[in-house]
Amino acid sequence: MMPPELNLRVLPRTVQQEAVDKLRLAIFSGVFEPGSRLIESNLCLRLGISRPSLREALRSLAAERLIDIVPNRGPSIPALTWEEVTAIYEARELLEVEAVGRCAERISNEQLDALEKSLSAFEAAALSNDGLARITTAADFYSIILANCGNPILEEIHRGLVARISLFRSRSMSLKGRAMSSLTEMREIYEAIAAHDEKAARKASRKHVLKAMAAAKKSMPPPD
Amino acid sequence: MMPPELNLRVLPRTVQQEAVDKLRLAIFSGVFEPGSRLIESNLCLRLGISRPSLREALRSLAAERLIDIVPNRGPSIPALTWEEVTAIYEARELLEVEAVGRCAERISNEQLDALEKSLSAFEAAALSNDGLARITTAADFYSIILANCGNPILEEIHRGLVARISLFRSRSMSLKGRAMSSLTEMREIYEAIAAHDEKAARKASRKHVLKAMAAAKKSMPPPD
DNA sequence: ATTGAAAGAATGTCTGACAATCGGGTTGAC
DNA sequence: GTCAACCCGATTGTCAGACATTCTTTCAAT
Repeated sequence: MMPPELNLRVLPRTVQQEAVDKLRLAIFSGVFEPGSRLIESNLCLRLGISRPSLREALRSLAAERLIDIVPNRGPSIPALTWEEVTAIYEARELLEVEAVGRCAERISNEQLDALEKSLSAFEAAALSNDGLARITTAADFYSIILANCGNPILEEIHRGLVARISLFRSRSMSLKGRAMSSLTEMREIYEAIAAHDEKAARKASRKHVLKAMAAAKKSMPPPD
Repeated sequence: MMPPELNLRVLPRTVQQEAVDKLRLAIFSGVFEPGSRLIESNLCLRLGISRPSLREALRSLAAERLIDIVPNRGPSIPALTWEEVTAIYEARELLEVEAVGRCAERISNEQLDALEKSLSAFEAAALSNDGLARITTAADFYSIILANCGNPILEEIHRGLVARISLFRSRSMSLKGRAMSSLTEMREIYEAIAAHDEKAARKASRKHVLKAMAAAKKSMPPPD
């Protein structure tokens, strides 16, 4: 039998959505220089879509805060300041610690297995030199935690925050040293969750986010 | 002299932005039935703008989660379920408690005065029968707190969350009883902040959000 | 060097059009 | 009468093209 709450609707992918996804991915991977302007006509050509469709996609990204749009000057990649990055990491800490704590209390054995697997995958990526794999496997790890915290809103907000600092994350994750520290910290989180020890899980999670913030800031221009 | 960090840029208001603001306001005030579809051609006529501009505005609202857009079926007002409302209030609690706690530690005397004034304004609204005034004055109160928590990201996320449950808030705030309880709870928060007592402020804030959630849920269909 | 004007580039906005899709109602078969 | 298939109007997805407005840059003049 089929669980009735399962959503079976297949969402047709529109041109506009494809454009949002592709642009998001491009921004993540640092195709555009922070602070640089995005020219509509260029993007239309590169994406092979019309200007109205592109502009709809840009409005979506602007609402996600992945690009800035200034009237009469058009869209640009935000150049995050030291203060903004700090604020984002602080918010991420608040949400992620809470999610990890909740997750420790309620995760199923099945999902725990999946979490362990994703940790192994990250370990493999950390040992290799595949920077992209490190990012994606780490994202899987968080994703499982956030999906099991019992609150989809926390998950949604967390995803948005991590997206906005993805550039700094990929920079620091490209350093093998940082990847290995991350691995240790994430294993600590996993152990605490597996033991259903909420307090330890929160503590490990807080430590992890703070270290990630410190690592990210090393790749930033100093705050004057 | 002029403080150099002050942003003097005047943002020209575009048709698209006007549309977003007007639609947001309309959604807040319950002009559209939850679950009802929004027909593009209708909205174009009512707003007096073209379809491309409207569609850009709709994409913005969709990214804010104020409307749903299903491909080939267009935009509609989300009909929030019991679970979603719970999740939003839980997230709001997490953020608001943190913001209130931080605010208690760092607010300036000047801003404290402003906070007191906004509390008085809410008191007047609570005693009157002006439901709209209750919402706006209460929003001012939170806004001052969130603006003084030292983290603009928390402010931004909180605003988004409150927007999504504005319908339920306006329903419960239209009840004089709920407005008077809110007043008591908010006064408690204010007193704790004025005393720079972070712990008491957090406690009062948590109580306030939990009571608001309970009040909101009374105006909802039961969770099956 | 500062100011001012002019040219070029890019955005904001609209009109109009057409194909694809969805929802509902009608028809027809059993 | 029930159920299925079918068809049609309504609505959305997408594009092309156009034009006024605004920004940026260049260049000349004071």
